[in-house]
Amino acid sequence: MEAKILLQQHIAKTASLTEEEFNYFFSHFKPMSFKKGQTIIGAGDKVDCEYFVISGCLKAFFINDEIKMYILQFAMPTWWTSDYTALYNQTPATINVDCITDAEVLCLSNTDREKLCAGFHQIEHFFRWRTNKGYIASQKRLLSFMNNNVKTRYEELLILYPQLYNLVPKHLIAAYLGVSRETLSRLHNS
Amino acid sequence: MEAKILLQQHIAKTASLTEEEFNYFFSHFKPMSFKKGQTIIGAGDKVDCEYFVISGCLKAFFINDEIKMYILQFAMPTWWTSDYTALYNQTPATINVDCITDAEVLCLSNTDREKLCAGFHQIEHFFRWRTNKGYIASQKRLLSFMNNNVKTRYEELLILYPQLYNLVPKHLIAAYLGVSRETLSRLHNS
DNA sequence: ATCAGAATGTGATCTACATCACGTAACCAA
DNA sequence: TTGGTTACGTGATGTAGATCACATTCTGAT
Repeated sequence: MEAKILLQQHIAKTASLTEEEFNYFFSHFKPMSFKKGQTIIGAGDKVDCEYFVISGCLKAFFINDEIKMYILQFAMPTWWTSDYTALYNQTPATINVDCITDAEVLCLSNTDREKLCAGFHQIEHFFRWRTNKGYIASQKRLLSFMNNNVKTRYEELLILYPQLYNLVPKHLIAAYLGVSRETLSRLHNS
Repeated sequence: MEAKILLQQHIAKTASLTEEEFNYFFSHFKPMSFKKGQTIIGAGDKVDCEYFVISGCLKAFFINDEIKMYILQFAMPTWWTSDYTALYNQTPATINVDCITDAEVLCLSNTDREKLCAGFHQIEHFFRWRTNKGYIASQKRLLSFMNNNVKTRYEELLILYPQLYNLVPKHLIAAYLGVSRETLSRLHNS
């Protein structure tokens, strides 16, 4: 099974689990399929799970005043996503997650993650490492926001995710960069 | 000893260690004192440690083109700071850390942290939780950057750290907000 | 094949904030 | 006390990017 192997390879980079331990770990993940445009987490929802992407592309985004959208993350295969603030604090979602393309994900509940972390030191190690990577990436993006103009951030993005340019509409790239779609469009020519 | 109790209370919120375990944990921290203005990590340095603040106030910042400074974090008592990118990837520092006031810190090496995490599940749990908190805060700040104007970000900052207003010079607050000191000054009146 | 609604491009104008320039006040060290 | 550095305020002007407006192309559903 494709999904199982993808997850196994993903965690093997950081944690060593026996075949048996991994099977137990994997048994807590629920496979789910979504169509392009479907909502996985909507603002106001109770958030119980985080999602490991097997195929397709998701976006995690915030909507301001029902008007402006800011994308926090594009989630591609082997990426994790959720509204972590809502998930950890057990508060209603303020972040939305939906599907840019058809997508398959593995869903892991907060309760199960904590149970697995408590039961297996190596799993706790994996999740520490994963969150650490996310923290470092988030700091880097914050710095880029403060330090760079839109053009530079755009070029950084294309280097970081070359696939994205043809995969997602430009106005979503603009929403990730925190810029209007018009300004992004004008960057092409200049 | 003040520092020991502060650290003990700090980690007790998340992890349960026996007295003996905690003593062993604590034995890996090296107490250090710094004077106002002293540099703890300078750009280009090899970074071996992270720092737990006991007293005083540090800043972690990036300098662009030897001109502009952007503050990633003010570190107050019970906060942790370092250049985590450099620390985890064993690359030269790009972030500086120095002292806004006289400060006492506890220094923990990367090697010792990893040793302690590997040896004690509860310690690994603590560091996962801590990084998770940092990640959530960093995401929140990124969103605020994209979504809010300077005035709103300034008001958020004053709510988050009320002490800061009288503790640190205004141009450092401007550097945290990613705004010129002139603009920050003008916000007072409007 | 057709039509409606997205997605994209592009001009004209507006605005928040940066930058430059200068003055004054506060804080030190000799 | 004095002189030098740092902090802070404030006016004048410049500019990146937002917003508004409209045209064009693409796409997907019937």
